[in-house]
Amino acid sequence: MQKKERFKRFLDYFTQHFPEPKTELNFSNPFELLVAVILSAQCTDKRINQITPALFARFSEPESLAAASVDEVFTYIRSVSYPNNKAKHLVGMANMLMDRFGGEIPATVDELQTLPGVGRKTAHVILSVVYNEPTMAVDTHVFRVSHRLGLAPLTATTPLAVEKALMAHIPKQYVPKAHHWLILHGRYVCLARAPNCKECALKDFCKYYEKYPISI
DNA sequence: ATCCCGAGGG
DNA sequence: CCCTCTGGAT
Repeated sequence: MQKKERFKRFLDYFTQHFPEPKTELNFSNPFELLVAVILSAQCTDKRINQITPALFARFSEPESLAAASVDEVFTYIRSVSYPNNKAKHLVGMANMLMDRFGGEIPATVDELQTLPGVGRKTAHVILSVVYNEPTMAVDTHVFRVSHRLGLAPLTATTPLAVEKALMAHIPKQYVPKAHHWLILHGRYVCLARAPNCKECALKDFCKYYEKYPISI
């Protein structure tokens, strides 16, 4: 199947069945989303949602987080991955928001990436979710599912290469939704270790299913 | 043993 | 390019 047809099948299916996808991270403003996405590295969204209520109650704005000690922030996030690094990043991020951005969340990739703990993936999530900009954040789910469905070539061995492959074929107005669709598919159907191919509506053109047709 | 919406540093 | 950070679920 041609690559153009693969993208059409993917977009048609999810437009039909999941017309309004959104992140599963709980947040009520851009600052909270930024904190949640920084915390979500190598960690499930469910776990992040378990610890953010208390965290957001204590640090509801960049001001309070910037004034906090790394040790105190650590006590709120000790159960997520890399709590030491993330506590340090969160306090540093809040301080830079206050010092250089007037306490507001910047709206460009370059500015976002200057924040401690914010790389290309996190910056793109903020731009996509908060500002509805056509940026494709490539995380572990997007990376894996794109390869399995043949939306990105196997030669695309880095997140940036996968991002470019996706951006070349997804209409701009679909990019923010396509990001969530790839994540939802990876999280609930196209699992890393034991994909639920029986339930998958896209397996007829999936390269992974073609190679491992007896997988669960 | 492997995976989860990665980032920073060498 | 590599390595490290690191807890909880499966």
